[in-house]
Amino acid sequence: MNDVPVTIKDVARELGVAHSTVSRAIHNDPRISAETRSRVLAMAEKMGYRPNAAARGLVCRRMQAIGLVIPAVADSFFGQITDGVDRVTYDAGFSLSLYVTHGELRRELDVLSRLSERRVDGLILMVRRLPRKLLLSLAEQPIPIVFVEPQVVGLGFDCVRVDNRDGERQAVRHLLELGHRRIAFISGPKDSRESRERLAGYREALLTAGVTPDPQLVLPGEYTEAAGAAAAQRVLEMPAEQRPTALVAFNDRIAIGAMSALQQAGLEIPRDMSLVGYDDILPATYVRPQLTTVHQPIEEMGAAAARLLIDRLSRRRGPRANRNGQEVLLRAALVQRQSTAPPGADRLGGFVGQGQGEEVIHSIS
Amino acid sequence: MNDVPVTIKDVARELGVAHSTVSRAIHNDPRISAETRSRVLAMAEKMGYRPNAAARGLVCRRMQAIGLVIPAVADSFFGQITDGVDRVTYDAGFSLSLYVTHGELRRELDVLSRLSERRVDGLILMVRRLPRKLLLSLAEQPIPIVFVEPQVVGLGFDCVRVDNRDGERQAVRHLLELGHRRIAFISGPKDSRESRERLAGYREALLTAGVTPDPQLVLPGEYTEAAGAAAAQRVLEMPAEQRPTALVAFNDRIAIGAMSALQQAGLEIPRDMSLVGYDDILPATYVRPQLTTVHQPIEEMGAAAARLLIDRLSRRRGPRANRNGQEVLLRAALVQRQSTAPPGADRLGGFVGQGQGEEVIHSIS
DNA sequence: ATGAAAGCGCTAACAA
DNA sequence: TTGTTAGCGCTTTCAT
Repeated sequence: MNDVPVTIKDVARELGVAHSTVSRAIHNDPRISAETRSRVLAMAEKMGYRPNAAARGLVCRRMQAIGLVIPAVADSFFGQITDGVDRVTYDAGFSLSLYVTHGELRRELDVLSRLSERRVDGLILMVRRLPRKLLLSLAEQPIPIVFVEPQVVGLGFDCVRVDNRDGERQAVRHLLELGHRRIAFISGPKDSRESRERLAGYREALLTAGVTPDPQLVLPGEYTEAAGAAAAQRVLEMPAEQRPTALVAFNDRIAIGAMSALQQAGLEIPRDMSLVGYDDILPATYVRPQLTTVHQPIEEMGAAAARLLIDRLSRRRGPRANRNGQEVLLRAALVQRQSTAPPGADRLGGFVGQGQGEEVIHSIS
Repeated sequence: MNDVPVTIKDVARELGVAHSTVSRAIHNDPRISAETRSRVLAMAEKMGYRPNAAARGLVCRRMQAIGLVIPAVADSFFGQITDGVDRVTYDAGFSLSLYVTHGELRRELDVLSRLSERRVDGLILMVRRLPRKLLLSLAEQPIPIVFVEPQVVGLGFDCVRVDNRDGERQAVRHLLELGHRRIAFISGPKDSRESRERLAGYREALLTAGVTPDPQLVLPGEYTEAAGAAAAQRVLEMPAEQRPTALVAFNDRIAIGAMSALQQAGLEIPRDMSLVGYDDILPATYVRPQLTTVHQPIEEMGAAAARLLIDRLSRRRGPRANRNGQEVLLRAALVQRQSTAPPGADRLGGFVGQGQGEEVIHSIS
């Protein structure tokens, strides 16, 4: 194989034409004669010519690459997001750069400061929480940025969101319909917008059903199984009359951790405690009982973000790259599996410990 | 914020120096005076100068980027590999491009053909099976390629491998020690080198223990839970006297699928069937009973590959980039959890259905 | 210690 | 329809 890469000039020389002719032929410039074009293309093919991305990027000011900024990859949720992004970017001929932040602000800032190295033409951003000030300066960037699940509503960025409030409402309604009244919420980090939205949905569903939310039943959490286990521990320590009969968790990892801890303590799920997750990550069906959870279209979230970005790249560039953003709003939907049942019942079909609730609640679509 | 990025020339003009001076100051060229250097650095900082990656890449012929070619991301195993790669590449100041192949040869070829676009300085490659011919041509490439888990021993590439044979041997030995004699192997794709190596370990362990391997007990598989479920189905259809008392699976996903199917059919694990996985992916502890499996240092595999690549990038370049490769060999180790027990016993401590085996087997370190 | 100038591989404006 | 030329932003000789 050739050692040194073939350039446009090599092809031109071989053919006795100007290198600009080769460039034009490659770009299907309409002014080039059909015959020349095919001669050029054939020779380029024969010599194994491939365009040099750096050179192209330098003059065109775009690298045909997009960046994905994400807290983790070895996490099913983010892995699926990445898959969705990749699918769309690959089909559109972009290459994909990965920036894993591990949720650290330092890393996030680092990525953003590298923005002007222009390695990528646009960014898909999943960050925990950026200082407002930074956010505003980001809006001025000439390169488009798409947020996934954001704190950025109203700032002009493109973004894709899922209706968290509605999703959690569905989860809680389901439990209410099963007859639960004491339902605890294991939250995510308090500074997370998603968590606040889901908490709002939880409270709303309770209030609608005439149940007064008990602040004691809102447990602090994080994103991990360990946080779920810790929260479960706290639940187990509650006096019997205070103890909830059902738990809704900010996400599946928390729910899975809680399930594990609860089972360890000898409880049987769902008989002794109902459990609802959020996300519907792949492992949600691994656990026993399989986790009832709120399904998010995870891959589609990534794909939608990528589409938004590529779409914008093909039109608006420069100073107004982050104005008048579109918002894609996706819906979440409850998936009933095996981790919920009426209080005291073995499975959904089992005996019902309490009545069906004081009032009719919307049926879940 | 500034609309158009600041260049080296802007900084130079502002300072009334030549742009080459700025370049030198930035690169800590020893010939530059300490004073000039600090003035330049300060001004660059003040103006928000960031080097343009494309321009640099064009003249230096390297992009400070490496590519990771991987079958999937939303798969715990590959996600962890990616994490390991990212950790090392990030620390070394490289950016990471992701190429997800979904195990399709088309995609793999596509990536390789883009090699000469020089977007990346080197490649970490995880592929199912490349035609020998292509492999050899790859070896001639001027850019270094590191294989993870390869079919490439002896071809000169850098590569990182795990001792599959030994790993599977440990798994089977464990089952033999528990008293199992009829042990089935659910394989991966037959053209996979890993699968063949693990199969060899399986047979070796059996033979060492004086058990004749039964070809009937080698079940075809794939990488997925579905394949595991299908294999389990086949096992369930076997007449009682032929049916194995334990299953070792090519990987955890298969084992998890099999566990699920077996439980669905009313078997209790490990009482009615012992189960051993391979990989020790995160979800291995999600299932009940928790999966006994062969732990691979997954993240470290990725990290080691990245180190190998970056190491090579800092020395050998050009035509001999893929000669005299180093091989990093990592070890796997059995992790006993809850999915294995003596035949007929509830847990490891339970009663033993059969004697402890005809001969002493190495203890497992 | 610094400036001037060439050139990396490519696209695009300007000529012809 | 094609050739010539001028950069893109940077590093790196070669002068000075």
